Amino acid sequence: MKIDFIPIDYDHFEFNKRDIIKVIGRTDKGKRLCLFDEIDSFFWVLLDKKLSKEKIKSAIKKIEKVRIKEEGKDIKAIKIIPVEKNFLGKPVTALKIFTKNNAEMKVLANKVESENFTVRGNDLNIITRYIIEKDLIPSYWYEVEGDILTEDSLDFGGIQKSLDVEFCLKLKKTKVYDQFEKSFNPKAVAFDIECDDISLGEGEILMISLASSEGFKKVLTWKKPSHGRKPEYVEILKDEKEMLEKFSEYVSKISPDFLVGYYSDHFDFPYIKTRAEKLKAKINLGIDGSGLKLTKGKNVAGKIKGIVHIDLLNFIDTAYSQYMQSETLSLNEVAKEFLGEEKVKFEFKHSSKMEDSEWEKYYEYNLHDSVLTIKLFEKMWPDLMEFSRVIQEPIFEVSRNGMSKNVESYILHNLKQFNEVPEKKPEHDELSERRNRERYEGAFVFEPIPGLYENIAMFDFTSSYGSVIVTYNLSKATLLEKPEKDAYSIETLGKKVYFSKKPGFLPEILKEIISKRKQFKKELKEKPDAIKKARSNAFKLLANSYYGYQGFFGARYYCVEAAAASAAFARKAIQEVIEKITKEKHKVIYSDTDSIAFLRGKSSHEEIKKLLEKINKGLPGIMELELEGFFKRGIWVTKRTGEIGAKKKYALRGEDGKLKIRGFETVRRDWCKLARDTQNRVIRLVLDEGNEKKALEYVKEVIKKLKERKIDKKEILIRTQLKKPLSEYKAISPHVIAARKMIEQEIPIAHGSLIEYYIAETLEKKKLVREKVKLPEEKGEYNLEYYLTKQILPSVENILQVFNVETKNLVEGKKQTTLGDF
DNA sequence: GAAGTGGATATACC
DNA sequence: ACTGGTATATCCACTTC
Repeated sequence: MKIDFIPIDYDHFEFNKRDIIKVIGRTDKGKRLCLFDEIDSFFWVLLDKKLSKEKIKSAIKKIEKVRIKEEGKDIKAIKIIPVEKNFLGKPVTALKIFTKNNAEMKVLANKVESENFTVRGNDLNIITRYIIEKDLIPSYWYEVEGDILTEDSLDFGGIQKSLDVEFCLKLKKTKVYDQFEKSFNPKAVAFDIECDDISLGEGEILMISLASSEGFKKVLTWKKPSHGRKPEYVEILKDEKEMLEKFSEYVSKISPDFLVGYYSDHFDFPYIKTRAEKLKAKINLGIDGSGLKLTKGKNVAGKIKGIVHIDLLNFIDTAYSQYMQSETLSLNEVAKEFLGEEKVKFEFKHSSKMEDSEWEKYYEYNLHDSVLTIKLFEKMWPDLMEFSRVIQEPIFEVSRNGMSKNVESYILHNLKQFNEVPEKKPEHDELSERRNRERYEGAFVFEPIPGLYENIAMFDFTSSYGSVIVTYNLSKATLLEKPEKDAYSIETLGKKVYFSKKPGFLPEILKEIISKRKQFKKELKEKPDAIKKARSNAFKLLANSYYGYQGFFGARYYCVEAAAASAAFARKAIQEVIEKITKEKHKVIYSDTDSIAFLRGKSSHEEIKKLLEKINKGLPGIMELELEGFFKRGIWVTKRTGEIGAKKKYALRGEDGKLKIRGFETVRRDWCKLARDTQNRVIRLVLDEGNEKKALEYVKEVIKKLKERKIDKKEILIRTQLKKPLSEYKAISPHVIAARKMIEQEIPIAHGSLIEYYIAETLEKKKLVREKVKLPEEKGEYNLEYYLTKQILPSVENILQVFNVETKNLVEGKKQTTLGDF
């Protein structure tokens, strides 16, 4: 039979010692379908290209003789074929060595490697290999053809009987549809739990909420107010165990493609798993009746067979966080930014101390978290789907992997067109060697002259490093061992490095990424839609991560020379542009990595655009400069120490009215709100009027209020992230003290928490800031001197200094407010 | 015990 | 450890006088 199908989840099992891949997805009629497909297992042995036929034959013979006999197993190659392949761009004769199955392949490959053969391809994930071999890419629509596996079919040992899907198909043929022909709205359900104790499985789960894409909403609990009244969406069960089983029952009934949580890999999922095991509650959500699983390894992930568990937090981190305004990735802030909606406000207390009247609010709070999560999922679905399509890995993977892994997956899935054998993952020794390498020189940053400037234009390179890599063909495979005349070369790492001019596969792959990004960006502009936007963004992220990937120690295609040369060529390129702009009589005032700000002077927009065109004509390869924008005014300040201009710190008012603030305390979350807001106001006043008087008046007002102790406590709270376990801190800074206090008071601190505190007046004179730390709830007066001299003044003095306003006199009389005032 | 300096730490920029 | 390097700034830890 033929049917339209979209692959979502991949799994595999062994039957009769053969690997069978199960692909779970939906048909266009919304039915769940499982495809069964057999896959061959093989790895590569690389031989020298110049080897004679006899030598190749003898290598084959030698490998044929390799056998591993253990525990009744007899592992050996079942077929060996010599194939002409490329490895790192060079032709090689490769032996394709087939084994019975994946497990045997791994064992045999290791044994063959130990006999001094160069082995490759044995470290690919079996699902990745399947997708490459069979071209059945996740999240694309296919017309699939195959035989229905009837109840009594024994083709795969009758396993289809135990699968909770509409039907199973033994796959014969597939035909892919055009990516934009069909949309797909997945079934998804979000979940969230509430507990008294946040340490995994320590306490009981009080309630679980569910919210589905189809409008299903439910709170399951076994806790209730004494009067027994409850909202209609709440279902009260006998005990925790029954609640867990009910959860499983509801999810099964919904039969979703995705089970979505927020931070659920590290909390909700393992918590439910632990409690279910302890209480012997049956949670058989897997399509084969299996339970909740946690993946092994350092990064735990919750897994259910046939239902893709997604922890949205992970995906937000890799796909969005760099463009976001939110200062944390908490559900509350993220929902605010993406949905314009916040969490239900609720003050936690232990369930044993919960008043009757408070339960309803608690239920509502719990439900709303799931509602926000499902809404976020729907908002992010186009990106999840496009990431998966572009990178060609299942959504479970792309939603969890960082960009380096995603870049690598993209590369692996695109090797076929270059007939390339995949490079191996670095092993232990190699890893530590790479990690300990010396750092190479990175980007160029222009030292600005502090001041207020008018009529500024800014250019920047499109995909700067990416276009450098493509233009100069920088990669592991194109790096030349010896100097060559006709090659790209540059001085870096204390030597001259050379790269071949013959296009290498890695830069070629990147070239395609950049051109696709351009194409989709253009199409998006012409006819916007969410899918195109997502696709364009996926390519953009890939292009931007390619440089970092080549310098990342964990990369298969790691190459410091390529990474260092990328930075060196980029420095050269930007400096040449700075020279050109200067020659055109425009004063360059700032530049960082790939952008240049300069004074437009009396030149019109058109003239600046012409200048841009002129510069672009002279740029090599695919390098391209674009107009970032025109700005009315901008301010650059000195460093706090010394007279020289501070880098990475400036503020601009665009001609379009938009404010662009970089590096200032305003944008730093570890400064108190008062200092940030004051600075922000000062920047605005200065940029809008070009006049410091109002700004100065404003600062005086703030200081007056501060001295009169009229400032609200929440304005002076300082938030600092705890980035490692408390015991590992060598320097005991204020936020460490605050965290210690929290632990004393049994306030839970999650990994990576933002610690809030303020600096208070103390009875005795204390020298260190940390000795004056108090938690927000702790009674006390804010330390006037600290907030004046360490928060407010530092935040505005460099800005006012530009106008020769001395700020020292602003704090006069600060001493009157020490001990005597209390 | 004050002053100076380097280290540890957090955060931002691109 | 989960892309890279560049940069500012604070506060602690330690040395020196």
